[in-house]
Amino acid sequence: MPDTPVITRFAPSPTGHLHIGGVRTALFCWAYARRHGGRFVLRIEDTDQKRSSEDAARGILEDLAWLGIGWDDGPGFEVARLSGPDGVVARLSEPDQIKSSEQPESPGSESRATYGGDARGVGPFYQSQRLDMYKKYLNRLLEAYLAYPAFETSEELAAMRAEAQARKESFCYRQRTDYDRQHAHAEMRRREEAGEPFVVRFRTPTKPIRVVDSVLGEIDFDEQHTDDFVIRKADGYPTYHFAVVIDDELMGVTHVLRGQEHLNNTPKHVALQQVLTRDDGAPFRMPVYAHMPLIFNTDCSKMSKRDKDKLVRSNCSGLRAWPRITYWWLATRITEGKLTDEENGKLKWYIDDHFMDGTHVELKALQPDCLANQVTQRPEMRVRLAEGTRQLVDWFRDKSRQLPTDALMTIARDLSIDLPEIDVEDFRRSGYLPEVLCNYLALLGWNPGLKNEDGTDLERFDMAFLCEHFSLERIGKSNAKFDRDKLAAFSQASLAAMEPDDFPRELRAWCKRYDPALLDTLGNRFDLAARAIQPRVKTLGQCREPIGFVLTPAEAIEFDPKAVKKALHKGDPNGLSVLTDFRKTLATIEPFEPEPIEAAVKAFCEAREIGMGKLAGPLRVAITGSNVSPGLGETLALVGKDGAIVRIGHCLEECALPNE
RNA sequence: GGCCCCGUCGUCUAGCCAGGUCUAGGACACCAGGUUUUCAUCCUGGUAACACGGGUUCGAAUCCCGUCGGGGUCACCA
Repeated sequence: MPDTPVITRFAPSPTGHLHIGGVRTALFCWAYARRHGGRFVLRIEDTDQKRSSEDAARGILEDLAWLGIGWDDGPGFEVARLSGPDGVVARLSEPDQIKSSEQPESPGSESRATYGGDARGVGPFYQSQRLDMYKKYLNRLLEAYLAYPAFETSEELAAMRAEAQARKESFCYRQRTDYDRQHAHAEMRRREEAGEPFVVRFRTPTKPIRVVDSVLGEIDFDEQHTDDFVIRKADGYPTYHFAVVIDDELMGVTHVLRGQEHLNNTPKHVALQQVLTRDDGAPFRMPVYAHMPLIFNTDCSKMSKRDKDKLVRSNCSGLRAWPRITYWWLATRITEGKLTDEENGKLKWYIDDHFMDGTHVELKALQPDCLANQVTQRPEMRVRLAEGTRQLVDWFRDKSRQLPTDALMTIARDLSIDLPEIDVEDFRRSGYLPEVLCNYLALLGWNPGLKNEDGTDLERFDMAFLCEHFSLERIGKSNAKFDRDKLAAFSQASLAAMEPDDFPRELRAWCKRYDPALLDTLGNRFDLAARAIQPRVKTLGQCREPIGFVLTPAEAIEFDPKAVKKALHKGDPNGLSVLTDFRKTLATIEPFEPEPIEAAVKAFCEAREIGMGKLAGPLRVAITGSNVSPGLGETLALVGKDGAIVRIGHCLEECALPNE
């Protein structure tokens, strides 16, 4: 085995953003290849013409690149890189700089890296571009009578299934006993020429198949349960089972790491490998298999892309917000040829009228075409309105439908609910660092089995460590639940441990993508704010929380009555008088930065022989309205000297003792 | 339902393959103290698990069998 280089692959189907379970698969494949000095292949399995999209494929490449999981062979992709140990691709800091190209460009400057390419000449890496290869192998199987054309319609198959179920048997397609090969091939040729559909099925050999799995051990499957599965679909594309076996062989894949949901597919793949031969006559080889446990939600449900829709949908039932949601949805679907004011008025009226009792029952009664007709005379707008309404109604009725992410996010905000993070993009938006996500995910189903010096288990590690230590032997067998609290704890520790320069840079990059308004508002106070934020957040996405007072204008500060009473009204001297006294000192602090401010506060308290708390409390209330804030120096510096004086003045007026 | 996989604290796990050192270790969460100008940190301590029943053995979390429980899969999706 040491003679053959390790080649692993990650083969996602481009039907959406990269799912968190997919990330772990990719991560393990990547780490295993790195560990053994092999190659990591990225292949796009886009044989489902209905569901695959170019956008999704690109999204997945971006997701992987952001995570720092770089591929050796695969679609070319140029990324900006920071720094990183050899062999480990560093994380992207400026995501906007990602560029992709089908053919990789020559390696750029030090700050750029190119993923993918076809150094071994085993591409292309989109299955839709490999159709001729599948066809070649398909014909060989057909000629050898290891596969045969079949002509049942999906209706007929459904009927056969129903029949089997009625007999309480599991359906298992087998070649008809009266199958006439001659006739079938003639029919196939006729259909081919006429452009009519037909499928090709594999003649599953009648012998049991043993799968050797590095994680689960030896597993025997008896042939009774493997049917004559389809290998060529009616549209001429190969099925997953067929394409995966051919591509893995042709791309030299030696190790297949994938989720346990594929375990039952493995005998099919092995059966195919056993009869297929390469151009040079060499038989297909069986790769080393390693099936990994699945990842679930804390409530045991399967982590699904539909979870976000599910949550929003369940919050929509019997909800008063429906008119607003419906109106908002329709408004955003009408991006061009906007409605006139009159039409808009009608739309609002119509929606209000139909959602009077605020229940979704009314939504179901909403007739798309009727609404469109009521609102406008313009044909193109009628179409848009009707389509928009139909989409929303369909989404609500059909649990398998998904709304666009922007729509989901807006509705969720409207309803004050938090969307669960499912896709890589969700975690990125929430402000998790890619290496933290990878660290946590690596621990779900794998464990280095090492101890720290203090005797605790080694759990926190980086990508370089993973590349050095990852092994198949230490992959667990049982499914795991995704624990968001633990991820958050890892994230918080990681952010807190960042170098003083790194955190602002990382936060800035995040803001640039997800909260540019914050960047504008903070202006040159950004670094100062970052300093206050760093030790107080679990994720970058929480960055507004610790500095909320900065984002609120002085006159809009609401004073917490409890805090006012405790910090300003009680005690002798009371907070108000200490505050009045300190205001004069405040004006003299120069420069108005955290350290001098802290020093001035300290000196002030010592001079008057009062505890720090006697001044800190009142100051916090004055500046923030509450008794919770970042460090005093930072808090004051963030609002500026003038701002601080204004706020103290404002506070003194608003919070004067009632009996004075 | 058939087939397949799995079963250690609430969660992720170490220990299992090469039975004794396991009155089962760690992490996250939780609880209680302590440090700190509030918060967040940080420190100390605590609650908490071998699914159940049989075997094998001097001895079982570890090996075997059964029961129960959980999951996956049964597509012209991957």
